[in-house]
Amino acid sequence: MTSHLPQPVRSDARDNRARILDAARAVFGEEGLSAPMREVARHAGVGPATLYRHFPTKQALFAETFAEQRRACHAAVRDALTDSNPWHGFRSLIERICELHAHSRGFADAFMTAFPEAMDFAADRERTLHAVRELARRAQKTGQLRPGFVVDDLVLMLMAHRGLQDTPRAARVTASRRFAAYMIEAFSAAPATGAPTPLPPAPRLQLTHSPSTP
Amino acid sequence: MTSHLPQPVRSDARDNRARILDAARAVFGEEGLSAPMREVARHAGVGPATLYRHFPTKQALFAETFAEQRRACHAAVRDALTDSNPWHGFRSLIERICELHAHSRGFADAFMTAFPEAMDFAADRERTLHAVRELARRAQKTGQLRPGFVVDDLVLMLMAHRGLQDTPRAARVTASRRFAAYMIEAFSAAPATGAPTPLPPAPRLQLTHSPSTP
DNA sequence: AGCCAAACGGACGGGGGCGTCCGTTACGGT
DNA sequence: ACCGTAACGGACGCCCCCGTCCGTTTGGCT
Repeated sequence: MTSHLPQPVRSDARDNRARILDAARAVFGEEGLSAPMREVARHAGVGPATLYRHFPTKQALFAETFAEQRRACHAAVRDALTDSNPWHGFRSLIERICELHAHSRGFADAFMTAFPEAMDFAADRERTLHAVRELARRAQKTGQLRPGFVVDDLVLMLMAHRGLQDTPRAARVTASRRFAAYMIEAFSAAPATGAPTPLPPAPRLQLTHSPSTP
Repeated sequence: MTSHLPQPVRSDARDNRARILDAARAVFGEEGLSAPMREVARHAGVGPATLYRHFPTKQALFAETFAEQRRACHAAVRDALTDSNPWHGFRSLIERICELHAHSRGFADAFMTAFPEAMDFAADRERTLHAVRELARRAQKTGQLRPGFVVDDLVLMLMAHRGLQDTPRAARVTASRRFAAYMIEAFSAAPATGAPTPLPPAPRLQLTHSPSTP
């Protein structure tokens, strides 16, 4: 175990690093991972070189930028597993993950994308999926989660959820909530006979402008 | 009405135009709209200039490339409207559109993206949405489509469906079918009490490699 | 106050994609 | 067979973006 002696870090460096991370969260959260590094640098009030000194590559910046959201995801899974009602835990998990993905546009991409190896997302993912598998098993036992469900279905829906992210922020979270509600409806074994579950408000969606129009 | 006298079109030009469209369908279908024009040109065995002479801009090429799929979509809507069972028509519509979107990777983007104005997608869209609204009204009257449903929900799901397209072709159509099934499940008012609807096979999804890794 | 190293940032090189120019090719009508 | 013209395609300019280099600034310790 390497004991880091508190190598004197210059204050401006530490400040800039923090400002860069804030800027990255804002920019990538609003414009997605395709936002130029220069935009982050401008937003942080530093030069490109400074940005690259702190984070040698764009992916390195991604990893640090979304560390917090990753922790939030872990927490959501943990909470879902410890919920005394598995089906309620399962539903809450879906809602929380969708909310997280909807609030920063880049995070869903970072989360659902297998990066070359920079991040240890892979390991993460394996453990997480295992946990969800267990949760699903329990929720199926109560008869509330439909029997045909497999964890890949959640992955499927989360990948689909990414399709909502090319949408203005305001509509995005509303759309995301409605999508989550439909997802839960689709996964549930048998909606209350007669009265269907009420849904959150429907978003007024407008089409994307524009995927390849420089 | 301008009567086009059959301006003598040289045979090689007509051949090349056809080859370019075939190439465009193949390339954009497999790699998405972000595929370089040069790739289409190479695949068609022509130079870039020839491509641009036939289609002055990338969007113009899009418009022609997906004309056939657009007609297929119109046909699907028409069929759905004339189905004697509105709910069956509605479900078939969803399945057919998803199938179309899954089979060529670029089409979904072209379909769900509001292009600056090149295509008359906007008009299309308005008429189509109106038709679907009517269909939904009928399906709700039979009590099989859930009361809360609004057409924007279909748009929502179709936008989400785009998220599945960064997936290898084989998995893509399987994933798409399963997604369509879940969508229908979510939209249906009350699945057969007791026995949930069986689903198509679940795809084995692998994560995307990679959105911004040149 | 003075010094030194760490940190900064403007400018640069490399790569890729879109759309265009102009010299060359080859179709097709005579 | 010939010739005019439409069509072709390699090469070019332009722009955007990633990542790097080097001269300059500035924090912090003595």
